[in-house]
Amino acid sequence: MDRLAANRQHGALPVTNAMEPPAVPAMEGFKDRRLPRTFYDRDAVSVAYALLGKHLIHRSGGATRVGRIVEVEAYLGPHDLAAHSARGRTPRTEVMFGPPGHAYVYLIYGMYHCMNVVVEADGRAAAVLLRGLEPVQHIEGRTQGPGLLCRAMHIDRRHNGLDLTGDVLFLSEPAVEVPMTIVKRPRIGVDYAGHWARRLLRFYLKGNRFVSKA
DNA sequence: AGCGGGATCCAT
DNA sequence: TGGATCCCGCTC
Repeated sequence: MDRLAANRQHGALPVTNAMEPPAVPAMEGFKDRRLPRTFYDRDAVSVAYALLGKHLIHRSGGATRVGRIVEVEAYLGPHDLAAHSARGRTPRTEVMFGPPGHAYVYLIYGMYHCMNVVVEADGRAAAVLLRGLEPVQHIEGRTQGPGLLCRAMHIDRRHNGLDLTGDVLFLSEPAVEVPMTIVKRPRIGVDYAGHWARRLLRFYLKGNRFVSKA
């Protein structure tokens, strides 16, 4: 099954970049800070670190929701027994095996969505899970934890496979950088993964109140 | 066709 | 600690 077919199966009415209104109005002095494809074309740990402090932006229904990423987890690939890709290439995990810079969004426990950023070269299957967001603009509800994050950002399976270098859902360099202290911990909810569950692949900003409790 | 379980969250 | 609630992926 090709990627589009997989996306159709796993998300009714897939959101495409073409459906959305023109991106950013041409303005004098506007600086496009969107992260380029090359940002995602690296190992998962490097991208996970680099994502902390970046802005997640979703334009939909005339609203632009913005949150600052404060917590992530790296999933290294099929050899990482905590990663979905460790179960092989299936319709659900198809996007993970695809090119970097796309969204891998899935339904968990029948009621929450989780959003990943696909990283590393096409054919590899690594990703970074977004787990905590500090509200910046037009965010309602809690954003601590991957399920609440997606709910607050109005992200669901329709976004599975979406190109993150487009104009609908993307990541961006914040206008102002601030110093960050990063904490490393074991990932949450992956006790089934043996010794992989103990690897320090969860990263978050020290002291930030929008880091999930767990 | 059936079944076991899940990268969650919340109430008890 | 258990329930909600749906889909996935495997087995029969």
